[in-house]
Amino acid sequence: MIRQEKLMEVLDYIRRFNDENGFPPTVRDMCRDLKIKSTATAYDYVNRLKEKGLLEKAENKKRAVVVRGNGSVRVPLLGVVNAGQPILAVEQNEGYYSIPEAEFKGEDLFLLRVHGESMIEAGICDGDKIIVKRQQTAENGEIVVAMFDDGTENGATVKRFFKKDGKIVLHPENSSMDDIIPENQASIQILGKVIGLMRSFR
Amino acid sequence: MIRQEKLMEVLDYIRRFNDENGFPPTVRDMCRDLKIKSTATAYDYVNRLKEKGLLEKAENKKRAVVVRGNGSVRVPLLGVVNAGQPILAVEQNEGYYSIPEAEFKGEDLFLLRVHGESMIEAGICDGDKIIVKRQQTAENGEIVVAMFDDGTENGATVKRFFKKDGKIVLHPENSSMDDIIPENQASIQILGKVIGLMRSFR
DNA sequence: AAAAACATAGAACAAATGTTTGCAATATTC
DNA sequence: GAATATTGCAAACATTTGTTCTATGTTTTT
Repeated sequence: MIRQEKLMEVLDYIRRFNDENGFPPTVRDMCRDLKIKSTATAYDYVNRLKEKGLLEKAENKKRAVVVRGNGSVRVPLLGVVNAGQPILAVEQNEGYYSIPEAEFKGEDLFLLRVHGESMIEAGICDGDKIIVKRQQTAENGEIVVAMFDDGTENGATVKRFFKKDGKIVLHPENSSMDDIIPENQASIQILGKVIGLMRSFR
Repeated sequence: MIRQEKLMEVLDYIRRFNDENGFPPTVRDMCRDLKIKSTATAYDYVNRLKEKGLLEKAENKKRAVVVRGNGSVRVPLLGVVNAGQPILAVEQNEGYYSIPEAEFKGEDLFLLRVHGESMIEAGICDGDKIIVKRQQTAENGEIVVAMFDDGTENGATVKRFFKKDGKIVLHPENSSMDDIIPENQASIQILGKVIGLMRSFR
């Protein structure tokens, strides 16, 4: 079973090559860099890795090997939440970010930059980028991004979601702030559930 | 300047193709999906994008176009910090994660899973993964990962770094905990500076 | 030790794909 | 509107690169 190590070395090489170059290696690249003497050997390695399900490979295509899950998913940053004007049109995003897919496997995700201190006690700080899974409903206790229209108080906010006495309560995790129970309950719209966050100390 | 749009469409296509398939498209892929009638045309587009510096391309290589900066950097998760046994050998990592390079451009980065509540008031919670830039020194007020050996109290911790009266002070951001001023100052070793974090609510 | 299974090499082949060339269509300039 | 430049097309060509074949060495099994 010593050969197993060689296989893993190849797998790792493919991953690294892809990271560094932006495209996958050819069998000849592997030969050169891994001191393999024959393209047939490298070809064999790749096929064995494929059989083990450790990578995908399209037959007959050039440079078409891909290590399963390169580990990231691209997600759009849609805007700022909990301040003045909230989310803009979907297409006017501020760019895409890559986040680790291992953690965030949802289908329809987006990012929002948080403004304000209303969730500070849940560890969500001003400037954080929250990862939101788009959905229209929420369970009790989940942190959500919600929109409502209550005269002056309107826009999108991040709050913990509760349903109390048939009414939706948006609870800030900040002991100096009060729960929000929108008058116009019908106007409340859940945009999604917060499933993660990223922060950059700078 | 209407053609500019077509170019951008191609650029976007290449990006998307790469994201979806894990490897770049060929000129023929572009023709099929973008309704371009000739490979020479697609070839032209790619070269023009290259001249504008919007993508890189290796001559004569197959599928060797790459849109500058796919937006992510791979970083190893090295272990757990601030609990029992801390960081293991570098090679025994728990896998790699992709983080957005736009935010975290440092050279030598790694991740650590945080255990404990000692930095809760800085918004760093139990279970968070912190992004650490490897360096041996620190400035006053920076959050660092440090190791020291003080008899019973030893291991790696995340703390805010201060230097007071010539002594290094490791300050927990938790009002119920006291500053740590290791007796054996010589044993203090800065492993890196915390430059970001990721959290997954699950 | 022979047999069988496996791993690797070297070379040749075939398919995929980048590149060039010449021409037609379209837009731009004068 | 003619001249000129730009853009796009089709087909041929050239290179890269996946794949196959056969031989040889190496390990495992009988």
